[in-house]
Parts: sequence; structure tokens; C-alpha cells
Amino acid sequence: MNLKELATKLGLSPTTVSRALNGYPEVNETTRERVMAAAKRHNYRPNTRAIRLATGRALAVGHVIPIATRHELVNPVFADFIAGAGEVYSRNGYDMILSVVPDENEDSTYRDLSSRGAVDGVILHAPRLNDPRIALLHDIGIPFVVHGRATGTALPYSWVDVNNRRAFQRATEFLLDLGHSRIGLVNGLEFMDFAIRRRTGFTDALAARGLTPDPALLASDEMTEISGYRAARKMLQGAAPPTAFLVASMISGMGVRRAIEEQGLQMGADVSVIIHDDDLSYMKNGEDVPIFTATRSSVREAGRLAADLLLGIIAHPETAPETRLLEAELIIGQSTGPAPRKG
Amino acid sequence: MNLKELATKLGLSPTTVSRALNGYPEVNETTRERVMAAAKRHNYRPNTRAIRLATGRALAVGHVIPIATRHELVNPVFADFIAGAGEVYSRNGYDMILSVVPDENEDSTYRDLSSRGAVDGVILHAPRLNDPRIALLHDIGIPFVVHGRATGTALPYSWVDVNNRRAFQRATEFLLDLGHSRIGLVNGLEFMDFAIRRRTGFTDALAARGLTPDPALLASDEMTEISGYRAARKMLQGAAPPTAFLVASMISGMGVRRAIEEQGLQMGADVSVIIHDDDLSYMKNGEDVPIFTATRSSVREAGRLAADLLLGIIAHPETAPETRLLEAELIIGQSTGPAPRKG
DNA sequence: AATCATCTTCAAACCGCTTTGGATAGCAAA
DNA sequence: TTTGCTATCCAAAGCGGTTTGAAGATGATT
Repeated sequence: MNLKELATKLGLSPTTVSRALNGYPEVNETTRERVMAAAKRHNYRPNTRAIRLATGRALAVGHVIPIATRHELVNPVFADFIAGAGEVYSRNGYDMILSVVPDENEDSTYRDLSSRGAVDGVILHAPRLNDPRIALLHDIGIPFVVHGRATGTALPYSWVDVNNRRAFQRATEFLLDLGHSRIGLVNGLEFMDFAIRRRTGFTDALAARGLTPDPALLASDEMTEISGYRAARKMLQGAAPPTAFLVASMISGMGVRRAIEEQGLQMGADVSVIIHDDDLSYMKNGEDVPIFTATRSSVREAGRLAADLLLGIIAHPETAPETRLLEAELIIGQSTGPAPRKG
Repeated sequence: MNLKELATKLGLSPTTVSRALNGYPEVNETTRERVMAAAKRHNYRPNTRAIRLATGRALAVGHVIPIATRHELVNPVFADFIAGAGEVYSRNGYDMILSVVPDENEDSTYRDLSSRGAVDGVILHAPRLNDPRIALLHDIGIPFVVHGRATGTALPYSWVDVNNRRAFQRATEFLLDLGHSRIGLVNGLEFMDFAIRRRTGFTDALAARGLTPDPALLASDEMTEISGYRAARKMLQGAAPPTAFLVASMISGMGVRRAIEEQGLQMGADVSVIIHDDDLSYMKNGEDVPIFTATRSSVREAGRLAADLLLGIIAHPETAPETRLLEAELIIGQSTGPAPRKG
């Protein structure tokens, strides 16, 4: 059932039917009701392909997921972000298209999506220091929103980000207040912008108390259970082990906990741990009382905000870039306590 | 730059240019080369929207993600599956469209995607016992492939699945061979088809040795760390605690391990654990030696296979349904050992 | 009664491609 | 020379909507 058939059945022209369905004013209300009723009765849905061609809009938003042997974007955080953004797209009649491509093709994928007319805008994920993709998207001239920020980029752009620096600064201060002075940082990969900011927050907080970070207590790697475990074990077995850890994610945190317990120590009593909690739907940090003390910020909510921003830009491309800086909550769980007495 | 402009620039008709670019034989080779060169030089990409309308194909595949307050499909397994399927789509010039919708809208979303002409086929995720969505998709008449199977469904359909029953049967036999007779099953939600099959494998293996499962050692819940922890703790604190666990996922397994260690027991020595490992990219089960003994099957590979099947069906809709049953490997890690002597 | 604005409807062009059904030219076969 | 192929190219008709420009009907205004 297409527009023409429906029009014939109603004894109207396609023009009128189209206008009736799309709420244009120049249609008699009686006619509109007839049309609406018939459309519902015959279960008519306008063909998206035709609408797209006729209007010149893609009614779709792209997310590019580079696949590499090394660093993978297909991670749990990404999944939840997508879920949040997807909700917004659905509500607004937009499709979300995911392009999974080898990472050496990422740039050309953006070009392709744009010149093929497959999307009206894109979300840029996992920005790095001086990320060249921002200039690329500017160059292509496609609306976009960055999830995170790219330190060092001069061009203006819209973004949604957590205040990672502040979050880790506060977490560090909290540990310092508890008497911890040897704190291990189990960070994400430090070419990622968020990891750089977290480290800055950490060192800033130390510096404010006249402390300098011990290089032996700084680790940076992918946020997996294994690498959390390894980093923590190495630090705990070192000459001057930390009494507390600041950890990049829930999953790494589980590795850190394993390393702590393996040393016969108890998390929360002997060694304190603060993680960053993206509030993932299937990876809750406890239920009533949080397992881990954490800096928490919902990545799903970030997805919603980013999608909202992007749809706004698509609708009004000329407005100045907008940004949303989310503050993480510091929530107290069972994994922190006063520093053990020395000796 | 569109086809007409390019044709004008070349002094050819759009017909010829289109044919030259699409490899039709009725084009002079010299002409074809001229056209190809010009297309590349002017960076011409045919407009996908126009192709879709003209050919009547969507060149896209849909994945519907229902969002509910209770059970969430946005899980790590899903992310990896999507990554695998997405690779295949990209390679074949198909787009992947994800619809994130409230779960009460799931059915109408399939109808919509189809009647709007937005997709050529869909993948059905997380099938349940007697899943009504299979009949729905049949009714809609859209090509589809199921990731998993739906016990109790009479209609034929294409699917890709792991042999969950066999995997858990083998795992159980392995534990029995090690002398374990009290084995706790920490299963996924048992309205999910895969969980039903795993339970069957478990009870079959026990039955083959004349054992019946102790209801106190059967748990079924979402596959989160917390619920794994709770289930294992409860069993370990029971009157006759298990000496081994069979666990539905890596994440639940981490909860189980926590419960074991919390009891002052050691995983692998005092209590054995076998998990099912979906071989997720960011959740590796160790590197050299696996942390957990596991039944392993790559969900990413399943994604690739499902996508392959689906594209095949889209290309040849009349062929009979095809299926792929993947066998899980039983890989030995550090979490299993002989049952401790009684008393 | 003639004019004009308003309301309502429609025919036709258009979006950018694919594809059908010729058309033309060149050349070999009759 | 005529006929018949083959190779090559093109005009035009879709695909299923939206949108422009116009037209007919109605009622109010002069």
C-alpha cells in the first residue's frame, strides 16, 4: 500500500493525502480525518526510502566503530552509550546506523556516510589528544557531536563529557583526607583524552597537598580485568606498596580487588579502592550499598544528551556549538576506609 | 556531484555512466575507464537514498534492542555479536540499523522497519521458549535469522546457535570425572532458551550418572556480578555446600569467585568453577593460562555467521532455512581441580 | 453583478538513481 | 545491395514520496 494507491482509494490526489498525513494546514479537517482513518485502516506507512530521496534528508545518524587488533571500541561503555542515544533517535523518528569498520578505514567511512547521503550527522567516539578526526568532520561539513573532548583541538565543536579531571581530583582528595598518601593510579590508556584528564585531576590533588606522584604507582592500560589485576599486583608487590587505588573502571576494579585479596589483604580495610563507575545497566556497582566507592556518571545519560545535541544541530545547523559537562557523583561504598597506621 | 553532472561533464548519458560504474557489459572498455577515472577524480559517490528508491532495496539490516526496566538486552554479549555482524555488513555494502525501543514496542518496530522499507532483513536476538516473535516475523514476511533457537516453535527458521546443551553436559561430566558430585548451577534467566538448554545439559549429565540435581544448588538470574555472588554465597552457606559451580558467564563467574574467596576458600583448590566464556574482546578469560576453566564459543563469530546467513537469505529468499550449530570448546584453566576428599 | 480573498484540491515537476526498450553505427554474411 | 548481428549508447519511464504553482469553488466585498 503506497501513497498513490491510498489516494486512488480515497478519490483524492496524492498531494492532498500527503498533506493530510503530514499535518499541513491547507487541508479540510473532514478530509484529513477521512485520510487518517483510511491510512490506519490500510496500515499505510510512507516508504522511508522515498521520503529520504524527496526531502534530501537521511533521517539517520551514524556511529562509526573502528575495529582494530589493538584497542577495541566495542566495549561495555560503548554499548550503554549507544542504548541511551538510540532511545532518543527512536523517539524522534531517526534511525541509528552503526558502521563497524577496520580502523584504517575510519576516516573514509565518515566521508562515505556523508557523500553517499546515508546520515545527517555523526557521533564521534573516544577522542584522543589532538584528535585529527575533529578537523576531518569539520572538513567534510557534517553535523557532529563528540562524546568526550579532544584536548589540543583549536576548532570549536559540540561535545558531551564527564568532568573527569574534577572527578578524579575529588576522589584523590577523599583518599588523602582518609590519610592515604601512597595512592596507585590504575588508569586507562593515556592517549585517550579522558585518561589524560583523570591523571591531571589525580596529580593536581596530590600537588595541592605538596605530594608528587610516584612513577611506580602509575599504570596505564586497557580497562580489562586482567590489566587491572596485573597493575595492582605489581604495585602491591613493590618496595613501597600503595594503601589505596584509584581505578579507571568497574572491570579493572574487579581485577584490582582480586590482586588485593590475593595478597591476603582486605579491600576497604587494608587497601582502599575508588573506581570510576559508568553506571552500566548490566554491571551495577552493588545494589543497596555500593561494592566500590566510586565517581559515578551515567554513560547512558551521556548518550541521550549527545543524541539530543546532535538532533538539535541537524535541525539548526547554523547555531554555535553547544557543550554539556556532566559532574560525576562521589558515592561512598565498602571499598574505602582510613589508611592503616604506619608500621 | 551527482550522476547527471558527471554524465554531462563526460559528454555521456546518465545511463551509460551508471552502467560503466556498475560493471555492466554493454559499455565500451575505453569508455568505462574514462568514466571510472572521472568518478574517482571528482570523488563521486552514488547517492544511497536514490539507489535505495530505484532498486527497491534497503541495503540495510535491522537489529531491534528492546529496553525494559527488568531484563536488558544491552549487554556485553550483544555488543560483541553486533561487532561481528557489523563487520560482515560493512564488507558487503550493507548498513546496520539499530532500533532501541521500549520493549512493549518491539513487535510494532519490526512491522515498521519492514513496511517503511527501512531494512531488507533483521536479526532476532535472545529468543525465549515459544518465542512469539518468530511467528510475527514469518507473518510480516521479512527475511530473518535468529541468534539462538526458540524451543517449542514449529515454524522453520534460520538460526545460529551454540550447542549449549552439549557444552554444559560436557562441563558437568568433566566435573563429575574430577570427583565432584555436588555441583551448583548458576544459570541465566530460565525463560531464555539458551539457559533452558544449559540446564538440560547439566541435568542430563547428572542423570547419566544416576544423580538428581539438588534444588538448593540451582540458581537462575541475570548474569551480573552481584547475582553470581549472591547465588554462590547462598549455596556455600547452605547445609551441604557444593564443591563446584557451573556458571553462565564470565561476569557472573567473577561474582562466584568473590563469594568463594569470601568464605576463605580457594577457587580451583577447594571449589571448582566452570564458566561459559563468550570470548568477549574486552573481557578476556586470562591471556596465557585461562583464569576460568570454560566452555568457550566466540559470540563475535556467531555474529559474523548470522550476518552471512541473513545476507544469503536476502539475496535468495526462496531457499530453505539454514542453520549453524557451533560447538563450544572446553578449555581448561586454573579454576578447576579434583574434588576435595570428603570430611 | 463583478471582483477578490480564502479554502481546498490537484497536476506536474522533482529528488538521483536504475532499467527498459529502442536507436545508431559498423561489419560480416547472404 | 540488402540483411542480420553485435557493440555501444541514449531517451524516457519508473521508484514513492514532497513540493511548487495553479485552478476551481465558495463566500464576502464593493
